[in-house]
Amino acid sequence: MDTRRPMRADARRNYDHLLVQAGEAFQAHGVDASLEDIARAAGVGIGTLYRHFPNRDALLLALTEERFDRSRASAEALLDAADPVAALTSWLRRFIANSATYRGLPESVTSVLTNPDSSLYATCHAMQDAGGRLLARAQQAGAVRPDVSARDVFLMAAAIGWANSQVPDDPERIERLLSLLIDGLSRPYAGPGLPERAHIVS
Amino acid sequence: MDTRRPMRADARRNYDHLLVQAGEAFQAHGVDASLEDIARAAGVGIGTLYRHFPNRDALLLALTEERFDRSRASAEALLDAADPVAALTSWLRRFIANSATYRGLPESVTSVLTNPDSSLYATCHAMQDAGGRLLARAQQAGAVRPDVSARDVFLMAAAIGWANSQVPDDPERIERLLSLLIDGLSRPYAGPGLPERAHIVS
DNA sequence: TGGCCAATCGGAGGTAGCCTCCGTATATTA
DNA sequence: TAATATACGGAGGCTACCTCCGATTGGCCA
Repeated sequence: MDTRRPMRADARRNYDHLLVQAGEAFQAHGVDASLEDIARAAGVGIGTLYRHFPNRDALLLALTEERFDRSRASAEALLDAADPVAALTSWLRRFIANSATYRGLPESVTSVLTNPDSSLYATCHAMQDAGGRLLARAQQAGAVRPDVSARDVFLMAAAIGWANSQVPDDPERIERLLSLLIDGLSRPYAGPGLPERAHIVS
Repeated sequence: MDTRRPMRADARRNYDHLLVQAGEAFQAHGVDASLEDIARAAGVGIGTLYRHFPNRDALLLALTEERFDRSRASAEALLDAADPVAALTSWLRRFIANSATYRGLPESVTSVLTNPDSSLYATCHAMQDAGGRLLARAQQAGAVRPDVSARDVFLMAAAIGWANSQVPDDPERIERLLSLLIDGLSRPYAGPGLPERAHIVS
C-alpha cells in the first residue's frame, strides 16, 4: 500500500523529537507556542521543523488526529448504549476533554470544521458526524429537544472547552458546565410557564 | 475635580482619529488588528499611538468602557423587573452582545476579570456584580437552580459570544444558544428521571 | 570497504508586528 | 513674537514567522 520509502534514520529521529517537544510546548504555552523554541528544544534547525511540518496545523494534526479518531470510534460504539442521553453526555465529555488538551485548541477545532482545505477536516468531520448520530438518537427517543442542531451542540461543547481554558484551573468546572448544557438540551417539563421563559424579549 | 489641563488641540484630534480607526480595525480584524496599521490609518506615527494608548488594552478600554458601564446600569435597572428570569435573560443577551463586539473580545473580558492590574478590571467587575444580583434574585425566586455560581454563568455567556465569533455569521445563533443556557439554568421539572440525567457517569 | 548521491539538515535573511526612545516640531501663553 | 511645555514621528531593537539553498550525511552498491 505505502509505496513511499521509509524515512532516513536521522529524519525519523528528528521527526519524533519534534513531536515530543511540540507536545510539551503546546501543553505549556498553548497552540501558539513558538515554533523556533520547539525546534531548539528538539535540537534541530528551524528549517528541519518546517520540512517535516509545513505549518503549525500540520504539527497539531500529528499530535491530535489519533485522539479525534478515537473519539469518533467512541461515538459509534455508544450508539448501542442503553440510555441515549447518558451516551450523548459521555461522548460530549470526551469531546470537551479532547478539545481542551491544549490552550487554543478549541479555536483550531472550530476553524478546522469550516475549512475544507485543512488537513484535519476529514477527521474532525467524521467525529462530528458520529456525534451527530448520537444526538439524533437521543432526539428520536424524545429525551432531547428536537429543535436543536448538531452544529449548535458541538459549538457549545467547544465553547465549554474554551471557557475552561480561560480561567484558572478548577477540576470540577467542565463537569458543572457540561451539566448545564445537558439540562438545557433535555426536553423541558412541558407544563405551563417554564419552557417559554427563555424566549421572553427584553 | 479634573485638575488636568485640556489636551492640546492636535493631541485631541489625533486621539479622536486613533479611536475611530481602532474601532474600524477591531471590527474588521478582531482585537489583534495591527496597531501600526491603525496608526497609519489615523495619519499619525506609531509613537503617537503609544503615547495616547500605552498598550492594546488601553485602546480596548477606551472603546468599550462606556458600553460595559451601561451594561452594569442596565442590570441595576432590571432588578425591579417583574419576572426575574426574563430580567436575567435580557441582561445576559446584552452581555453577550457586548462581549461579541469584536472578534477576540470575549478572551479579553475573561482575562480582565482575573487580572486586577487591568484598567478594565473595576468596570468589568462592577458589571459582573450587578449581573450577579440579577442571578441571585432569580435563584431566590426559585426559578433558577440554586447550585449554579455567577462565575459559571458569566463564563458560559462569554463562551456563547466566543462560539458565535468562531463560525460564519448566523443572526439567530446567539438567541438559540442563549436559550439553551437559560433552559439549563432553569430549575428543572422535579419529577422522576430527568434531573438526574446530566449526572450519569460514563 | 569506499565512494556516490539523493535525502536531509541548518540557519541566514526577508517580512511583519511590538514597543521604546529621543531629536524635532508646534500649540499655547505671556 | 518669543519661550516653553506639550506632542509628534519614525528609527531601531526585539521576537516570531517562514523560505531558500549551500553544506552535510545516511544508505546503497560496487
